[in-house]
Amino acid sequence: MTQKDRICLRILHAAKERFSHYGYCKTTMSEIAQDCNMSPGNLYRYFQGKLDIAEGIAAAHTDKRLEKAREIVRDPAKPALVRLRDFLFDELRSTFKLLDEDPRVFEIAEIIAKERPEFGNQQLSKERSLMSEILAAGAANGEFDIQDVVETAEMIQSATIKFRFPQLYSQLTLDKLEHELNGVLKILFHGLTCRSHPIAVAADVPVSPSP
Amino acid sequence: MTQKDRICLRILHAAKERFSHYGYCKTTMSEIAQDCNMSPGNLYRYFQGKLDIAEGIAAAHTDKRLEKAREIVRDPAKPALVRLRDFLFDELRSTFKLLDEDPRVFEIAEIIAKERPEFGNQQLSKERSLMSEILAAGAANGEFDIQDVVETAEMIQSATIKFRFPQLYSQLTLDKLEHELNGVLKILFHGLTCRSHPIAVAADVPVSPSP
DNA sequence: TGACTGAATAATTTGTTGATTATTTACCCC
DNA sequence: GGGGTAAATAATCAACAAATTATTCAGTCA
Repeated sequence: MTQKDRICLRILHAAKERFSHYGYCKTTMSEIAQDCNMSPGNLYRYFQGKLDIAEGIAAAHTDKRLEKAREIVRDPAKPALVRLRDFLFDELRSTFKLLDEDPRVFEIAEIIAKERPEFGNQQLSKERSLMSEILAAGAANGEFDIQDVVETAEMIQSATIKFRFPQLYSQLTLDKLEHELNGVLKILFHGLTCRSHPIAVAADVPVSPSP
Repeated sequence: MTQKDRICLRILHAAKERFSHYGYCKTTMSEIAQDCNMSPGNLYRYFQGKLDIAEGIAAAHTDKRLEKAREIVRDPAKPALVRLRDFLFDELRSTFKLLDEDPRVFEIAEIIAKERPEFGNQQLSKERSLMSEILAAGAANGEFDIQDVVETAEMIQSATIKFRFPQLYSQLTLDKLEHELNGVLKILFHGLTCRSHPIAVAADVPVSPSP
């Protein structure tokens, strides 16, 4: 970790405190700079602008979450199908909670979604690579009947996009969303599993409860 | 058709002209009233407000489109699977074109989506009933392996929500969207079809071109 | 009584001005 | 040159009056 990285982290940390205390719009670059004992202008040596700091915080958050998910999801004890489903349910629940509990987080999500549509795609791409990994494992052990793992991950993500930023795309309750995700996955997995493989029945059992 | 209905239609027609000429925000209730040879106040005897007129136009549009789709989709010559897919592709293409070609239509769509989230759900519900119809036909002739037709329609809609208001949820091109819809449906249909039924292979053939 | 008007009211938008704030730039220090 | 400052500039925001527009309502007409 270079010196520059360390300062970036300091800025991100200070900004995160401010944002989650007072909200994105209500905190000024000067305040963030003060908290880091530097001048406002100096912030621009580390971030292109205010919105990029917010992006940095968001990216760090999903990176951390995905890292944790990666551990769980690599557990070879569970069938790939179950791991994939648990992963998608976990994503739904944790983002829902995150946006639901804190209006200041929601504010940032809304602004980034509006001003930086590309950012959302980058996050989706990160998720997709984890999904591809699970799919590949499932294809290798005969659970799934898949030609192109990357393409399939793309399609599963496309079919479950509604559950990615729940409050941004619909007004549904978490219960309703979980019900729908369950139903969608039931069909998708039925379509993906090798009928001859015994794990196919797992598509019908209820999802694992959140930890 | 009652006298009242006739006047409603006249108002809708006049408003549609204005909206598509000058945009929703730029047209005033007075102008619509003038075009109908009535006073502004009188409009409120037929519609609750300006936004309700816009809703009326939108509802009429989808009703017309769904009616046409219903004819095509009831054609028993095609397998249910093909009919369902053609329907979904047609929806994607026609809404995409509609929103893409005319910024004034897009303006209305955005405003309704924001101010009247329930309206979108009503339209979805209309679409769902047509989908249920196709699914029921497919279940009856042994193409599909479905327990609950209504629930399944809900899940298919959920998995394809991204293609419903394409420009509102993503920035993708029509080509990319069509590619994704095709991929999603391939998996979904693979999950829904009876493996024993010969039509299952249709899930792999390219979608019918638009008329 | 039902269809309508037009003035009254309430909400929203527009235009303007003076802060604030984000961002850039010219410069300093080690 | 890396790391920083502080003043200059450019955007954006808040406030508030003026004007426009949406909506309501008392009252007219057939």
